[in-house]
Amino acid sequence: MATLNDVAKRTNVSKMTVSRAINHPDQVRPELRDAILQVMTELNYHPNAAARALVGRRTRVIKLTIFEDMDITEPYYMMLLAGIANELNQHQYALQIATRNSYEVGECDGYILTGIRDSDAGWVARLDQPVVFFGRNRQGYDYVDTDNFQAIQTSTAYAAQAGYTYLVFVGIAVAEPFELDREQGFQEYVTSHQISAQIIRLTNHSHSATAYIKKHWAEFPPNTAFICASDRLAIGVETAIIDQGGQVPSDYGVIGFDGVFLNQIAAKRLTTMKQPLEEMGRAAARLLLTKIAHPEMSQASHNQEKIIINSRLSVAESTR
Amino acid sequence: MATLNDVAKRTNVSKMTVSRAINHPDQVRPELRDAILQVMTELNYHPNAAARALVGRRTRVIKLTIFEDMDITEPYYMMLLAGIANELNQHQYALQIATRNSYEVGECDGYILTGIRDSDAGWVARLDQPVVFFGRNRQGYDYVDTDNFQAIQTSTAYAAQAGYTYLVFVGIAVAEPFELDREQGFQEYVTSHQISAQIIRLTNHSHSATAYIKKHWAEFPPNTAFICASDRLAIGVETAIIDQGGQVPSDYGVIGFDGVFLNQIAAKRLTTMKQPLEEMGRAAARLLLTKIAHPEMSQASHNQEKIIINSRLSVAESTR
DNA sequence: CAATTTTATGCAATCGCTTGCAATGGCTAT
DNA sequence: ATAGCCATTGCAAGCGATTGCATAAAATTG
Repeated sequence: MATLNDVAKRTNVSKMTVSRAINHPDQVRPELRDAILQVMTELNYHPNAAARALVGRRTRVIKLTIFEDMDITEPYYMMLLAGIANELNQHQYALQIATRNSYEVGECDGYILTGIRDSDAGWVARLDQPVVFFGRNRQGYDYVDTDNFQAIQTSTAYAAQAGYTYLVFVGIAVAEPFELDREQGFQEYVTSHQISAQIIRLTNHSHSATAYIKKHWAEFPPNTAFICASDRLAIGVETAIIDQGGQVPSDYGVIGFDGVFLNQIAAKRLTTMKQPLEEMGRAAARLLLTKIAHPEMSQASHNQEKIIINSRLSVAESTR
Repeated sequence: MATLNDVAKRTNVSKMTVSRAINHPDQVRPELRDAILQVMTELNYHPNAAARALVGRRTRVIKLTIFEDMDITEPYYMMLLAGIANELNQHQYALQIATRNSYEVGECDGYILTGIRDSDAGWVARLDQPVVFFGRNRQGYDYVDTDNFQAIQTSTAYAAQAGYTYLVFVGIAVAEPFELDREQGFQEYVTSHQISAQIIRLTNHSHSATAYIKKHWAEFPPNTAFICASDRLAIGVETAIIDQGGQVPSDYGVIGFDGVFLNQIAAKRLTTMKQPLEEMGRAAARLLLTKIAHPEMSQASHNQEKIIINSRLSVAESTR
């Protein structure tokens, strides 16, 4: 592996000049700089990341920490990951994946955190680098999220206007901000519009939705719409309806949330609130890189940065 | 941040002794070593990865390279990733995600490659570190894979024994080893058992399967079983059958491949060839770490290491 | 044209850690 | 008792890059 010195000797300059040719190109005479760059490619020179990290105290590595008790195999995370990776790569940063028990392995310049529970607050507070959350948090950290409250209101309104007269919110049984916002958005809408409705809370698996809906089938008369907190739940609901002989979308409507590719493989392609996950991932990465580049900014003002990217209702075959 | 020196001063030894207490514990007097470890936790000391990497020429980072033209949001990759991450973390290695255009960002001790096409051979050959493939390859690199040939023969045999008399292989239109093995496994089975059959090749999307099956519905009499090369395709096939009024599983059988959670959300839970992706990911990680630890091994013998982990047929509601 | 600023380049120190060799002391072996 | 051998520990060098300061050359100025 070629080093700075190798390039320097071959060019008859000190390694300093070579270093500058890379990091401060304007401080080096143009023709000399070109000659140096030439030699660098000839020698297939690549700066040693470890040496740079050592002297510069920056690793050019960002860690995405997905906490273990979340299901890492959700397509949701994969899309997020794709967005983050793309944005970081553009800025010559590498992406590292970590879980709670591996967070100590290797150093980094900043963290993107997702799936964090309130009980992890202490752990987060101990992190020594800038942090951006994916999803709202109660501890005042910067975050990127979608407007869950507004999103559910939009889909609820859509269901109501489509003429469904009984609305069911199928939520996820966790007391996290994203879920509370969604429940509240639903609740306020049906209350203020005097619509008959109910709220169900389940674990986030399609089969639990299928089982529940089948068991309580009598409660759901024709003209019911199910507003679900995830595409997984929505698909489970749809399966139950079809199994019970219900007609989708004429008698029963189903709306999902997330907009991962799951919505495409439902028996009736799913109407869903589509989170722009790729874009949200990019936004999170950009915000974090900004914080790293301007540490004074986050210190001084100390006000929470919130980036809200709106979801969009994608209408398909599961609603009329 | 505490350094080796800080710990050394506090313990009244040279930093060398501290270093040894970490890396060669047996070379340090036990009581002294305990005292040092004590101080290390007191000071919340963590060895600086950059410094170690610089002097030791090992980064403790493994790169997982998923090539871009593959759909990174496949749950398939996410499960693989989970397996790799878990295994690496146990060995104090960090996992970095890279794509073709970001492979130069940051250094690493080894690569796990997946989704590589033959045309990328040149790129792979230029890598300066040990490589393990996920999936068979024609270039002689070590790899971890499932036995695709055998797997398809198993599911084909299962379909035949279940009494389906017309068998359709729904494959993916790429000339990659995994696909060719599956087609061949199918072909040989139906030929040697004199079963009427056909092979279809599609892009790996459920909707393309749905469209194709619907369009050619007349070709598929009752008692047909579809052996698919992915769960995505299988779900698309199932949707088409139901749309056409076909009965699953009594008249039509559907078998998937992969065993990602998709199989759970099909209208009829999918019978599928379940790849133990988590375990395969772990195996790939272990193999790579072994190669890193024993460079002489891979050099000297120079024979290709193949780890084959068998898939298992998981029978559910889409076959009788 | 001498004085001063600007532009280009080099020197030396340093980041935190590990490797090779030397030094110390206690203990065994003749 | 003297040589020899472990077991422990320290010293110095160096991994490959960057930062601050110094220096030389070139350009600007009154």
